[in-house]
Amino acid sequence: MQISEVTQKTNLSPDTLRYYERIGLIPPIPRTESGIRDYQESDIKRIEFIKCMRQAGIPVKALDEYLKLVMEGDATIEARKAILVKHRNRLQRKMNEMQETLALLVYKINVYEEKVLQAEKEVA
Amino acid sequence: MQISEVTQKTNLSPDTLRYYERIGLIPPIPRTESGIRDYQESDIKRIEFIKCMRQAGIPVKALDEYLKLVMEGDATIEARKAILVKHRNRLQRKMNEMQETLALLVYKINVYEEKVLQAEKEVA
DNA sequence: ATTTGACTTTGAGTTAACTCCAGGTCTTAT
DNA sequence: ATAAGACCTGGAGTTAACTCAAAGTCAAAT
Repeated sequence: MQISEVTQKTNLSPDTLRYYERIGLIPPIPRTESGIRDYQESDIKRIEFIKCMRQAGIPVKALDEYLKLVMEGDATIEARKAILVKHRNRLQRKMNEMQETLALLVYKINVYEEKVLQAEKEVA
Repeated sequence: MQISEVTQKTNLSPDTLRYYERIGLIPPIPRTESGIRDYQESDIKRIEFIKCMRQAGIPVKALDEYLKLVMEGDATIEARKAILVKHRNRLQRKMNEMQETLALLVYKINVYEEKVLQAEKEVA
């Protein structure tokens, strides 16, 4: 399948897809005779994984490390697991921080709500 | 209080503090005769607020907008509230995404866990 | 009296992760 | 047969948010 179909399926721009390939995050995609990329389902899966991790803020570099280990086979299982655990912990911490910020936002919005009600009362 | 004390209290670097002031996120801090910044408690509060929001990924630009409205007084309450609501929603959505990613990470880590156990079994 | 260390300014440099551009090729519809 | 539209490459440009460096001032300790 061509790059345009992949952009549809993944919502990543062609530029981003080519960028990921350039930096080695995606393996070199096979080409047709005329040099056009022909993506496989397995590539889509990998891209979906990358997209999911990227949305959560996991850096490209970490994904690159991880995916290179995946390609090296079973000997790297422990190392891979360690990477995932590290980022799971980070993500968990980040979410805790965000939860606090969210609570503060909710609180502040409430305060404004009350202020607006108060102002309306005074006008009435 | 001097900048070094503020860096201690907030864990932000002096460069970051000066940067925030330069771009107007923090009001111009009054100086001593010899030109040294003298922060007040109210500045600390504002900095803590900024830090909290930044940690959750809310862009500097949005904070700048918001804090400028705060300085304009009560007429801007609705607009301020709108900004907070917008970012509360974004934050909530982002956290939902991250929750999914977290679940995937946890799942994958489990798979690795089992693989390791399996390998140990085979060796034994 | 001079050295140390914290502070100042201005402007430039860095990093991550894209994103865009110019110039070229290939396939397909008119 | 040619023009449109999708694709290609290599390299440059962009954006956010810092971060650093150079050159200078000032107060306090030796």
